[in-house]
Amino acid sequence: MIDLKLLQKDFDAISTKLKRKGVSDELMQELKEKNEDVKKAKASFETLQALQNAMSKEFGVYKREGKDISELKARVDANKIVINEALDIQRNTIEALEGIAMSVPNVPDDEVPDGEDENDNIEIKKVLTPKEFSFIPKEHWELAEENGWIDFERGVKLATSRFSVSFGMGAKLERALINFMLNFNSKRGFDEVSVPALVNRTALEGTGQLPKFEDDLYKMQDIDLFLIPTAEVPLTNLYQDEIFSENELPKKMTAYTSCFRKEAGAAGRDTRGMIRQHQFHKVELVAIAKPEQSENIFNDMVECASDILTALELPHRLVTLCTGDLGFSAAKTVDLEVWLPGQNTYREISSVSNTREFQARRAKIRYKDGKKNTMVHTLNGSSLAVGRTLVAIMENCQNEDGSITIPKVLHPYLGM
RNA sequence: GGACGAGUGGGUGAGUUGGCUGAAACCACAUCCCUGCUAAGGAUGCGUACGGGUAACUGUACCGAGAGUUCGAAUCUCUCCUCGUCCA
Repeated sequence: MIDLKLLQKDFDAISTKLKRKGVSDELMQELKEKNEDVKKAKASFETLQALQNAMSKEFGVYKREGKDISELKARVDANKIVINEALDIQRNTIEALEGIAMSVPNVPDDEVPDGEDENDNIEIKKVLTPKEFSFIPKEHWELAEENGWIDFERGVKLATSRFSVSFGMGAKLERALINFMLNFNSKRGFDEVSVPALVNRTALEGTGQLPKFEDDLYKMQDIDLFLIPTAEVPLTNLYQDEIFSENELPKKMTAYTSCFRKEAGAAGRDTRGMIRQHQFHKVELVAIAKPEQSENIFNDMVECASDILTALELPHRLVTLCTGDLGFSAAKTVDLEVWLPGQNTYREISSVSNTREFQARRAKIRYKDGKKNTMVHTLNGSSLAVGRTLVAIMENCQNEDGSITIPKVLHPYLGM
C-alpha cells in the first residue's frame, strides 16, 4: 500500500510517479480527499468519545457518593446519539479510503524506464552465447513428446487445458532441478522453507494479489482459501504483523512449491507446450531486509538466479522491466529471459522484484530501528520456474536425432 | 462429527460479583549505578496503530475476530476462528 502520510506531505511528487504507472490524477485526488475525510472523521469521533469516557467515569463517583444519576444520564444519552453518527461516518470514510488505497499500485523507482509493455523493457546484459545449430532446432513440445517426457493430452484428460503430465526422465529432471536449485540457493544463504499451498485472504492482501487480482486465483469453494500463485505469498506473509529486531535481518528464504494461476488474461497465448500452465513448479527466493540492505540483496538475488542458468549452461539475458510491464507490487523488477532456440527468442524464466515498503505496509512487517518501528523491505524472485527451465534444457541441449544432452551439473541428481 | 476447557503485552501469567487495569507480578530486553571479579545486587525504562503538540506530554482504539447488552466490558450474551483434553 502506498504511504498515506507521505502522500499527504508530498502529494505532487507521488502522483507524478504513480502517473507513470497509469494512475490518474483524478484517482490520486480522490485518494487525498478520502484520506483527509478519514482524518476529520476520526478527530470528531475521538473528541466525542473522550467526552463520553469522561462522563462515564463520573458514574462511578456518583454511585459511590450516592448522588442522583438521572441528570448525568440524560447528558450521556444525548451525547451517545451524536457519537453513533460520528462512528458511522468514520467507518464509511475508512472503508472508502481503503477501497482505493489497496488498489493503487506501488510507486516505481526513478530508474525504472517508461514504457508500454515488454517491448520497452531494457536489456542489461546477455550471459552465454546461444549455440549455432547445424540443423533446425525443434520446439520443446515436439522434443518432449518424441522423448516421452511430457504428455499434454493426458494432462487435459485429468484436469483441463494447460495441465500436463511428466513421465520418466521428464519427471526425474523436474525433481533434479528442484533439488539442484534449492541446494544452490541454500549455499547462497537462503534458508529452505516448506510452506502451505493454500493461503487465506489476509495473506494475499499482504503481498498485493488481492483485492485486485482475484480473477487470476483459484479459490476453494467451501472455505475462504486460495491456491498460491507463487511461494512469495506464504513466504512473505510468514512474518505478517511481526516486528523484527535489527539483528534478525536480513531474512533470506527459499522454497519450492507448486504454483497455480488461472491465467485469466492470457487466453490464446502460449497455448502449446508448457510455457504457460495453470499449475507449475517453482523455486522461489524471498528476502526481508532493512531498507539499506535491500539494494544489495536485490542484486544478489538476480545474480543467484542468473548463476543457476549459467550453471545449467543456458544462455540468457537480464532486462529491466519498464513501467508498463512492472507488476502491481513491485517498485523495480529485473527479468531473466532464457534463450529458446526452437522459438528463436528469449523468454521469461525468472522475475526478481523489490517491493520496498509496499508489501511490508500491507502485511505490517516491521523492525525495531533503534527505538522506533520501521517498515522492512520485501523482495522476491523466482529461481527458477522449473517447467520453463526444463523447456530451456530441451531446446538448448537438443541433438539432431532429437535426443537431449543433460547438463552436467544435474548428473549427480539423476544418479548419472 | 460429539462433549467439555482455554485464547491477555516479546515470554510465563494475574485479573472474569462490569468502572479506580492498557492491563499486576515474574522473566527477557535496554540504559544507568554499585561491586575487584565473571556472577550477583540496585534504579529506571520497556505493547501496537492513528491523531494533536517544538517538546514535556496528551487523545482515541486494541486483552483471538466480529456483533450485542450497558452511561461504561478483558470481565456479561451471541456467532465465528484457533488451540487443548476427552468421546466417536
